[in-house]
Amino acid sequence: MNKKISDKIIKRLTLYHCILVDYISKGLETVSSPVIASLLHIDESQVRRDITILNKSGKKGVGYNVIELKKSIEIKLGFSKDKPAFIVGAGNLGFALAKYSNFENYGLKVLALFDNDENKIGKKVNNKEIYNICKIKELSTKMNVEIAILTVPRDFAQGVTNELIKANFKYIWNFTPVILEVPENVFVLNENLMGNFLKFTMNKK
Amino acid sequence: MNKKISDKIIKRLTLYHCILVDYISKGLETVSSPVIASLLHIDESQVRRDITILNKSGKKGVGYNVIELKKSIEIKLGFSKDKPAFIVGAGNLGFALAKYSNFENYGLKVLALFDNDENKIGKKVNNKEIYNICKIKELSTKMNVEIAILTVPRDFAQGVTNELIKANFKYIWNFTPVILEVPENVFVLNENLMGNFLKFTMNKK
DNA sequence: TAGATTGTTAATCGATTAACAATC
DNA sequence: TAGATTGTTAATCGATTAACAATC
Repeated sequence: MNKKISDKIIKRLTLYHCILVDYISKGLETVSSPVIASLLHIDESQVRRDITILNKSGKKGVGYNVIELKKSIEIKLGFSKDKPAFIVGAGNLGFALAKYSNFENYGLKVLALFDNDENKIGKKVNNKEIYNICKIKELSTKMNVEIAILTVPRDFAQGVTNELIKANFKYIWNFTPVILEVPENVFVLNENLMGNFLKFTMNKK
Repeated sequence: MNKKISDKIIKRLTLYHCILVDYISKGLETVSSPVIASLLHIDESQVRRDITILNKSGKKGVGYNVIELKKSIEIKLGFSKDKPAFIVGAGNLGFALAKYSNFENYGLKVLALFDNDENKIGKKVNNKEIYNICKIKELSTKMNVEIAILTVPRDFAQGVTNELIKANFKYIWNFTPVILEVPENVFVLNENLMGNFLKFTMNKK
């Protein structure tokens, strides 16, 4: 089987992918590791090393074909694998993410939203219906969804998470500033926007 | 001067901080490294090691005082240092971030939004006015803002970035899926939500 | 005291970088 | 051919983990 790819490599590969999308839209045919490295302010041998895990080769003296390299990244990272998900919490952030069409390029498909606010239930955002949160187990089972994008207010975070666990969700992408308690077979990704931000303003000067 | 703190440590410290906020609200007085470690599914000696950089000590056999530890993290990471910022792009994500009150707990203060849509200009979101993008240099100078939160559509990303550079912004928190070209003295943080997400669903199973 | 937990050192592990032969 | 860039190895660097004496 495939070796695990480290988180850092995955993150960098998605950034290379952004560059490739841009180069393709500009009609360019190749790109070299020094160019990618300088755009991202990283080391050029790191770029080459990352690319080796794609089992795809470039041309010495020339660089990489942008279309092939883009496709290799998409295959390796499973962009074409459907990842159906529900957004839980139809507030501002939930709405914003529901409308964020870029997710679909990566295979993440938001099928519906959930909330407990009667005024929102039944309405649609970007063609996705907002359901009563109490329906979530029924619908996740029927629609075979095991990814939840959690955007509820902090005080509801753990309570709603408990419902998600009962509904057999396996992945919780946690946009709340709460550390969730979950059983071993459920994975939580703490998005922790401010943590990302602080590491940015703290170290640079 | 203070040694640089690695990005990973900063990120973990913010997660410890979330736990501490929770413990304090529950009226608990101490927390130990094994407890923090198990909540975050990390190694307990890593927690202790991270905490040493705060120059703050726990009690052997007991743990850490939650209030003191929380304060130490806030001091170390500069939560009380004001970080005035503008949101550039008053779309869904821009609106959501403008309403995300949690930022203020970390010292990030969104002072205004900017857009080029005449229908939005002059309106307010969460008490923050939306200005015409052409005013950004004037206002960033007057209000002494050097952080931009970039939430424009992809096709505008580089063009708007060029304006931000002219307006002397130093930090660009980039929520677009575009790799921005900037001079050396401008720092870009690629938020790259999907990159974060993929490293989550790829490796776990 | 006995049990628990810290603080810290040493060992391990993994990621980054430097360097360069191969070759387009 | 000359210049550029890849692919890869070895060296370096930094982060994580294991272990345990000190001590509350």
